Amino acid sequence: MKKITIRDIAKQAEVSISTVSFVINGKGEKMAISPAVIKKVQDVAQKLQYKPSMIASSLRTGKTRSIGLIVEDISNQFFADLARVIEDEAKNINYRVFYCSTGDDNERSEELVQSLLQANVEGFIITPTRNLEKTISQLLKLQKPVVLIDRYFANQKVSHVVMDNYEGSYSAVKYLISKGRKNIAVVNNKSGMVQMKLREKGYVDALKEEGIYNENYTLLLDYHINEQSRIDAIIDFFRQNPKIDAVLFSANYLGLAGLQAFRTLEYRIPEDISVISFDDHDSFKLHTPTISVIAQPIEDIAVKSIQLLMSQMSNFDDFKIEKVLKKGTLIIRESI
Amino acid sequence: MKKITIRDIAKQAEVSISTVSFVINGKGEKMAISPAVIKKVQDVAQKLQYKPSMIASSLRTGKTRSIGLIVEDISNQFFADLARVIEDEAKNINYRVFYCSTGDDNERSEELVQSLLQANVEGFIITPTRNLEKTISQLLKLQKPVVLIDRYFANQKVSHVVMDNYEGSYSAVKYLISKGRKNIAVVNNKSGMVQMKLREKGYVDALKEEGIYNENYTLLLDYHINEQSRIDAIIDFFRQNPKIDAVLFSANYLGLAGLQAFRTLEYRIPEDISVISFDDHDSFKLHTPTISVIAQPIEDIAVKSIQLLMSQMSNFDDFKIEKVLKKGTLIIRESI
DNA sequence: CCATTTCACTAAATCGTTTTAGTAAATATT
DNA sequence: AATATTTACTAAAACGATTTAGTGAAATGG
Repeated sequence: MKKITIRDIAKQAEVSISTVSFVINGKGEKMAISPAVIKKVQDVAQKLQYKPSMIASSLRTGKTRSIGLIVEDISNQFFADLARVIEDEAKNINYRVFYCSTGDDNERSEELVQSLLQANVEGFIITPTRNLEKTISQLLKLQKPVVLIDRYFANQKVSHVVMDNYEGSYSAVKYLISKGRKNIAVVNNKSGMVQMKLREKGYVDALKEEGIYNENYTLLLDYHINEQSRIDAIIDFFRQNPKIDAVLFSANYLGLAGLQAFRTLEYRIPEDISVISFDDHDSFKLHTPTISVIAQPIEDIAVKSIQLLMSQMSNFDDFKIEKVLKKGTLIIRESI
Repeated sequence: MKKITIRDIAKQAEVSISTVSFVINGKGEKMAISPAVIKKVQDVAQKLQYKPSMIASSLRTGKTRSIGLIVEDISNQFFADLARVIEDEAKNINYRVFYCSTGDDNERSEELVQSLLQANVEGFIITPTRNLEKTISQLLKLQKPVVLIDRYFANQKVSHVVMDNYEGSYSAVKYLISKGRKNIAVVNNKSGMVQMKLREKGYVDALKEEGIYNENYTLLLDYHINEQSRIDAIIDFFRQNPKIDAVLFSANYLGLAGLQAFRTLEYRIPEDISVISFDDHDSFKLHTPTISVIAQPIEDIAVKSIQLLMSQMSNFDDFKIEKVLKKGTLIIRESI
């Protein structure tokens, strides 16, 4: 049951391997191969169930028809959904996606980039960690197409597509205010990356406009602590600030921890506290009560980022850097 | 910034490319290359930041140091967790994992197998769809190592590692009975695959032993209907069987749909109905009340399946087929 | 001191494609 | 009819590694 190659077809069809290659790649016409020969080659290929070796072809052409997708955590539903859509989009244009998670670890991120580089992927879609800026510059120097998603570096000239985080939290907070809430808190992580900063800024600005911003109502948590520590920290925070009557969680895993904290605290939602979280999640739909969210435009982000990547791949020297903001969707459920 | 190859090193170090290859692959010693030359080659490689092309090396050796992982749905938390552990295990032995989802679609599964075959993966870990038996036989005929997980074909000689589904549902149902429940239902899917059959059989046997099995208390749903249809079907079923006082869901997505149904039905858990589901999930921990589950031994399954795969890869002609059953864990929460 | 081994390397074939530069025969041009 | 062009292919050189079969020099043996 040996592997059958282009050579076997050439022999059986009694033509040269060049001819076979042209036919297989649909260049038969262009190379003026006669219809009869084209047919014969195709038939033989069919009969022998020929599958081209993409390894050999990659070696020759330098193309792998694959892209690398580096996300923060593939087991987080937001990234899983994103990956799924990106993979589907890629398949449409006959590309394969290699995905992997950084776990927000910078060293691991660099390793992943190196390993994808070694696998010769043709482009990168990355949710960068805080210190990945130089690594990304390196990729650009190597002429590798890169698109950042979810976050970016303000001073780096790289295409990116992210949600309009500022607008998302600004309008969420405004909505809370419109419902009569006055003591609105935010729970964020400490990463300091731009997307998190913007979520915070939207929150702050919305409150300042109404003159009800209170700087004690911000809780910043470390990304790398475990879930129980997160819950404990949130419990502490709310115990110390009993007047808070609404809260915005800046990421789904923060919201999930928050809900567990409220259970311990025996807060009733929305009577005691209104809740809204970034990123939709099965649990938010299922929770009693259901939780309002600012849902990311996952499909839009996926489609646009593949599109930007492709435009770079087809013409690296002369594509325009695009910085794309996609609006999120405020989904109001029972928690407000 | 061109790619640097083994040739460049050979030139700089003033040795042949064979010598470089031996040194790079740690065969310098064995090939009687002098320490001085070894050092020189290594230094040059280091200086030029040489990264071997795995494509060229794959072409020559036929090895890719990669395995294919085909799951049902990577966005299902169970499979996502499984994939994560498998990837970590693989990385430990310097293998790379390509993962993809079948969506329980047989045609897609076959395509995926072909595409992984074409990518020359060295082994397969697969959660097969119903009709994948011949495809898998083909893989074996091609001398490709295969391990099935989560389910398998009773009559096929392939290694597999699955949870002890029978025991899982048997003991879950016994537990429900011990808590005084008498009208216990099961919600399963129609796939008819062995793992689902066993879950049902454990349920049936446990009830028959007590003489309280009622064949009307089984609801079978199609995998491919959307979530709302699932919820509606469950609502219908419980409306028609108002005496049911406990239910076993055979998969996490069924449990999730069930919980939404109960919300519509305004059933109180566990007062009106006790609930237990296969496969743990964030939402089950977070639900009010928290939901009891039969948790799969994800880590065990992942580790064992990689191990079986490796044993096949290192010696395809003389490995033993192993059929491994791993016990699940009954996690009792508030829903009973 | 010549034959044999060992030592320290190297040449060249190979993996399966793609693609450029030909080539011989058929056709068109003048 | 002689030359130019077109048609329908093919030969052979890459791509970047691995590995087998050498090779010339030094070491050893008798």
